[in-house]
Amino acid sequence: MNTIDAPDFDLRLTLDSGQVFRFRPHLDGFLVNARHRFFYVEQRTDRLAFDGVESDFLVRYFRLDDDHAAMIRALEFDPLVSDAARRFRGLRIVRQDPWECLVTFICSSISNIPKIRMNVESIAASFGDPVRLGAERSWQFPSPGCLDDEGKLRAAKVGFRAKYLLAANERADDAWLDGLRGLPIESARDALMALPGIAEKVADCVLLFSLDFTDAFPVDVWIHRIVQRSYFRNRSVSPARVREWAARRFGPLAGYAESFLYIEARERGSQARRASAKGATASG
DNA sequence: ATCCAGGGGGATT
DNA sequence: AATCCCCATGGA
Repeated sequence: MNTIDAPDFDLRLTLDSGQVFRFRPHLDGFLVNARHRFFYVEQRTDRLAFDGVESDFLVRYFRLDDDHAAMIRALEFDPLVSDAARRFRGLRIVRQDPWECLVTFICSSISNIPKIRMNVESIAASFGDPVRLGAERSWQFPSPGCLDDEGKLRAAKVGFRAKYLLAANERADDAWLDGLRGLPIESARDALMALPGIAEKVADCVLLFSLDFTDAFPVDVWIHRIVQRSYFRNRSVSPARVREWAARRFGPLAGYAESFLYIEARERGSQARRASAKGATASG
């Protein structure tokens, strides 16, 4: 098995942060699907051991060429983000395949992580070619143009999103998506939002997780909550205003700020749930 | 402005 | 075991 340097990188944290959905624990690491690739990767302190993939791909995919330490230093002006960045050091933004990311986040609207995982696995299984790594078997993610069967999409339990996936399949391809990289973020976002089933939040996820717009700041319910509470004295602010606020405050690091705030908010949420469950059985 | 499309999972009753 | 609530798009 080959290895590469991966300083300031936490594999489990990154895979588990709601950016990617096609991976599963295996041996001491993970089996990961990324478009047509199917590979094994395992963290050994400051290195990654891997099989079934090129090291160049891993560097690009996990953005190991980003200067993580410099990014964390640049966020020090914000105590909340900076504290989360210290506690969750090594959480990276991934650089996914844009088409797979687009399909995944169309599935994500008004849904949740376990269901999104089930949707994309099911789509890969019914539209994708088989792929194997040693004895392990999986399916490649289908290419643009292949998601042309509404019945099979419905069978993947995507529900009302089936028609959005059909439209994306008609109107998006690899070249068009790659072409968005060179645009100003507003233009790229507008281009994605011209597709049905894609509003601001989903567009920002595609921009951040696949098209190198590290200034994108997807506002989901967790981000919305923690930003309102921590920066707007708990006053209600629209998602659009939260997005604009983040762009001004964090600039090109907004995406990284969001990743740290997101897992901070998730952790607080699960703590709050545990506390209230405990409080219900105790005296209060 | 409100409701619903479709659906799994967790919490609550 | 049945029933709410969550999720954050678009159309009626």
